Amino acid sequence: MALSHAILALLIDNPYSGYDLAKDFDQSVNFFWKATHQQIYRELSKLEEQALVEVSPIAQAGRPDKKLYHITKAGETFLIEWLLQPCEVMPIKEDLLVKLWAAQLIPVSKSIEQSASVAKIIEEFQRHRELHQHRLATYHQIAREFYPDPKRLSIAQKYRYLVLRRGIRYEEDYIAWCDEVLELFANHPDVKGV
Amino acid sequence: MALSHAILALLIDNPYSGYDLAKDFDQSVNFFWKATHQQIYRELSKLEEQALVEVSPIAQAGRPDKKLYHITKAGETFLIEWLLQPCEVMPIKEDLLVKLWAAQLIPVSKSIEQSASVAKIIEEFQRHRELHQHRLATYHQIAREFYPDPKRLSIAQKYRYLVLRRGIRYEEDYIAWCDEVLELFANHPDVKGV
DNA sequence: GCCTACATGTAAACCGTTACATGATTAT
DNA sequence: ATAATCATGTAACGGTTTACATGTAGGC
Repeated sequence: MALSHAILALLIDNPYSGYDLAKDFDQSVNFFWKATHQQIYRELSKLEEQALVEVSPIAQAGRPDKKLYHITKAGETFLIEWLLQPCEVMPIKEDLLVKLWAAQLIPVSKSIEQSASVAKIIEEFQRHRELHQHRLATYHQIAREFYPDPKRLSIAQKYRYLVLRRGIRYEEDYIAWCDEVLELFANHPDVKGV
Repeated sequence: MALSHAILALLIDNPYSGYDLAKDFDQSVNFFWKATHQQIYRELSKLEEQALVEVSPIAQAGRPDKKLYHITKAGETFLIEWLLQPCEVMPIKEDLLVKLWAAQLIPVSKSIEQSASVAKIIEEFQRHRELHQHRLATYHQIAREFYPDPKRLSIAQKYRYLVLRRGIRYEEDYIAWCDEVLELFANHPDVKGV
């Protein structure tokens, strides 16, 4: 149950609407958290009840009102207390790895349908490689824009930069692993010519 | 909803009891899935209803009966169909990254209490580095035991080896990132001497 | 005319976690 | 004696996902 903390962490610098939080979790900070808009709206209501955030409604011409959420002093205290507590290692749940584990069910032979199955697996790895490359490109762009000179950062900026570094490293490593897998499919004698 | 697929994937080679599945998800294949024993028991019942697995009860002296689950032909078909479908990139939810993102709330100064807070964060990163190193050691041991000669593997073994490779790469990369973070704390002028 | 973006929400279904429950065996 | 391991399960709660729901503005 750390969605509340992830939301509060984003609110440290700027007030956010639920909508904007959903966008950021989906695009710019997806290297550390993920949440749907419904989760976010519910969580914001709870945080408001607990006085960890405050709302200022912003009227907008021809649009629904925007509710801008600010973190409160109590919210900051709550966050600091949490971040001094130990936490667990994140569990991994990777569909793609389950697929590779089970891939031996696909017989490798010369018949067309079966070759088509292997081809589908290869395509899936190529597709995931591209998805990760796309993410990596986004992170590199954020790095260029916000941290052009990583050696000259204040400690506060450095923290954020290191979070982004984790995203960059993760995607680079994932891509390199996809290449290991694709190399197998390209070179293994049993699959050759599929 | 891929717990069912992860269970079926493990059942490809050997029949398992719920208890044994829980142990494997917790220890030997935690680089691709995680589940509690309650989840597993519920999921096995569902899979049995759908005839994707079958049970053979094994009487044991002085112990509750063991229920050994086997995958059925229908189960294999179900798995193959699933693994030919495209899947999403796994969402990342990392408490440790949220903490680092919010770490700027901890003031860096000379007072004892505040230095203690920074020290707690450093300890947390050291602790996580150790946890990941421990996992890495486990994976290396599995590699030595099951894949002593990675160049001479059948294609089926190679799939499994590449899944393990992902676990190894992930932990190595995570440890290297922890080192980047710890280096900051060791060298940054604002934190020096804490 | 249709799709996307903006902006918020409800309801239901499903998944995951924690607590409770049982009962024998083996190790300390 | 006490705790850990083996082995399975129920019940309740909480978190997550998906579908449904509404309504404006702007681009193609």
